[in-house]
Amino acid sequence: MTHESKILSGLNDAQKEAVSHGPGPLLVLAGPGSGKTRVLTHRVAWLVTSGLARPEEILAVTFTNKAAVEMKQRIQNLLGGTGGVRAQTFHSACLYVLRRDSAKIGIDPKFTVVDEEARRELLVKVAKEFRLDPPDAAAAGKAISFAKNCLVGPDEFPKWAAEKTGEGSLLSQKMAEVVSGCGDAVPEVYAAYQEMLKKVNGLDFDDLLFEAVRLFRERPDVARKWAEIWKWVLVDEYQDTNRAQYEWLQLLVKKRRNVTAVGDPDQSIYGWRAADVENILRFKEHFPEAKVVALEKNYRSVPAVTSLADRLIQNNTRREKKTLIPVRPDGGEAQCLSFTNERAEAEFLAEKISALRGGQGLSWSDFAVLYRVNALSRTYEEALAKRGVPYVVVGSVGFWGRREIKDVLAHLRVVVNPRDVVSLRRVCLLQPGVGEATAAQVAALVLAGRPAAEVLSDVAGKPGIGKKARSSLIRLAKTLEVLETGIREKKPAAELCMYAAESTGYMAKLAKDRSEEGQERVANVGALVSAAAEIDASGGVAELLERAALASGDSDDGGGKDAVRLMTLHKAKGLEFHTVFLVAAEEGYLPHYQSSYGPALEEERRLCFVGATRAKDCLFVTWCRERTNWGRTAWNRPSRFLKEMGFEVNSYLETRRLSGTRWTDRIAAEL
DNA sequence: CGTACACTATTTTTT
DNA sequence: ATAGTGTACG
Repeated sequence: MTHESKILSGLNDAQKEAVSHGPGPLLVLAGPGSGKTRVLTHRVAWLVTSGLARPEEILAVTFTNKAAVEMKQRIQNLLGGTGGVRAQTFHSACLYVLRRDSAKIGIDPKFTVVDEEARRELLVKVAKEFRLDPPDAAAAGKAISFAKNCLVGPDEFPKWAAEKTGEGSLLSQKMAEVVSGCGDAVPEVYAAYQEMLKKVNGLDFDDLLFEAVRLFRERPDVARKWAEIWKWVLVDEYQDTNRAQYEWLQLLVKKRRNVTAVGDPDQSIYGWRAADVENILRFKEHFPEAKVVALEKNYRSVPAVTSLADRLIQNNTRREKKTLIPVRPDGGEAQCLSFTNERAEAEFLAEKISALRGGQGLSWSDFAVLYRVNALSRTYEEALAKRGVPYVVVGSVGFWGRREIKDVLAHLRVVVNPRDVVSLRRVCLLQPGVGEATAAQVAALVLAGRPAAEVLSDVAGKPGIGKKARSSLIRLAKTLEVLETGIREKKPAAELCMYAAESTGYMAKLAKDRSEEGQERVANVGALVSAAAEIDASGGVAELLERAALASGDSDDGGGKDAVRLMTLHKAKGLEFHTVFLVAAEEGYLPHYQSSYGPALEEERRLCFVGATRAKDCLFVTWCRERTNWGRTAWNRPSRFLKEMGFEVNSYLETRRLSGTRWTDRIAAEL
C-alpha cells in the first residue's frame, strides 16, 4: 500500500471524497460525530503525501487554542512530524502576519496584545470621560467588539448601526440589544478607545483580525506575499466565522482558491459575538465552482440520541435539509426527567453517575454535566462533592489567566513595548506603598515619551512620595533596566521571568501568604518558569508573551484528570462523553430568557442540539419545576425543546419518553 | 496609601 | 449568594 492510500484507508466514501479533493474550493458539511477533524487532518496529510502541497504551504485555522493543538498533534501522528504545517487560531495567524508586516500600515510591530482584562480596564477609563459608568462601558465595549468583527470603524458606526437595525438577522437582533444598552455614546467612546489603544501601542483581540484585514486590503502586495506562502488554507468550524475572518480568508485565497471549509450550520452558536452563519450557508455563492461534500453518518451516538437531536433541529427554519444517520446499533438510552427542584435534580445526577460508573465500568471522565449558564454549576458541584464524586468545573480561570502569571509577565511586557502603560500600571501597583495616584503619575510621564526606568527613578525622588514607595520604585526601576538588557541580549525567558518575580520582591510577597491559595500562587510562578523554559527551546520572550496573551482567556479543562466534567453548552462543543446530563432544560434557561424569540431562539436550539449530540451512549435531559437562583425561588416551565425532541411533557409529573425503543419510567421513583 | 467593612449591583455564551 | 465597589479610618 502506498503512503497515500494508507491515508485514505479506513475512511468512508464521503470522507475519502473530501480528503482527496484536488485544488479548488471545497466545502465539507459535517454533522456531529461524523469525523470532521479526521477529514481535516487526513486532508492535510493527503495534500502533503500526494505531492500537491509542501507542508509549509498549508495553513489550518481553528477557533480555539485547544483545537489548534489537537490538530497539530493529529497531523503529526499521520505524517510523523508537522514538517512546517501551520495549525493555529485565526487570532494567532493574524498576529503572526501583523508582527511581520504591521509597520506597512503604520502600526509599530512591538504592539502589545491587549487581553480581555486589560481591555475592560481601558474601556472603563475611556468611558468615564463620557460619564458612562462601568456597566455602560461594558455595553459600549460589546458594541465596539461587534463593530470591529463586522469591519466597521468608529466613523462608519452610526450609519452602520442604523442600517443594521430591523434587518431581521441574528446579527441585527444582537446589535439592537447591545446598542440599546448604552445609547448613542458608542461612536465617541469607540473613537476614544481606539485613540487610547494607539497611545499605548496595543491591539485588542478584535483588532488582530480588523488590522490584518486592513493590511491585506491596503497593501495588496503584502496580501499577495502571504497568499504565496499559504497556498492551501483549511478552516475548521467555518460556521463560526465572522465578517472579519471571512474577509481575511477571501483576501488570502481569492487567487489560488485552494480553500477547504469544514463546518456545520446546525452547530453555529456564536452569533452573539458576530459570527455569521451566512458565511457557510453562502459558500456556494462565494465560490461557485466549489465542491460540496456532506458527512451525515454519525459514528458517535446511539440512534436514540441522534434521532432526538435530529427531530429537534428540524424545527429551525433557516437551514439546509440534512439528516443524522446513525451508524451505531441500537442501545444506550435517552431520557427526559423532571424534578421538584434543583436539589433533587442534582442528587439524582450524582447518584446516577456513581451507579452507572460502577455498573458499566466507566471512568468519572466519561460523564459530563452541561448547562446553559455558569451560574448554574453550584448546585451540581455540591451534590457531587457530597457523594465524593470527583469533578472539575471547566471554565474557571486557566493557567495563563491567573493573576500571578499576568503580574510576572507584565514586567516583561513593559520592557518589550515601552508604551505599554497598562502593564506598567499593573507592575507599579504591585509595589508596596504605591497606589493609584503614583501609578497614574508614572503612566502619564511614560506616555509623554520618557523611558519607564527613568520615570520611576524621578517619581521616586519627588516630594510627597512615601519612604516605602520611594525604595520600591527605585527597586522596580533597576529591575526593568536589568530586564531590558536581558531581553536585548536574548537571555532565556525562563531566567528573565525568575528575575522579574524575585528582584521586585513579588515572590517574597506571595510566599508570605501561607494559605493554600497563596502557596498555589508560588507554585504557579514556578510553573511559569518551567513553561518559559520549554518555550525557550524554540523561541523566546516574544513567543512567551504571545502565547500568554492569546491563551489568557483559556479555561482550565482539568487536563487528563479522571473527574466528571461540568461545563456550559458552549464549552462542550467539539467534545464527547459516554453519558451526558443536559440540565436545567427550562424556559428561561434553555432557551435563555434573553434569547427566546426570533433568530436568537434558533441559536438556542442549535445550542441544545450541540449539547445533546455530545452524548455517545446515554443522554439525560432534566428540568425542575422550581429553581432557586440568587436568593429567589422561581417556577419554571419545561423547555419547549423537550417537546421538539419528542419527549411528551404534559406536567412535571409525567415527563416521559414518547418514542424509541425503551420506555423507562423512573420519574415516579425519583420523586 | 492601605485596610476593613458595608453596601450594591449582578447574571449568557468568549477568541 | 457573591463579587466587586465605595467609604471611612489608621
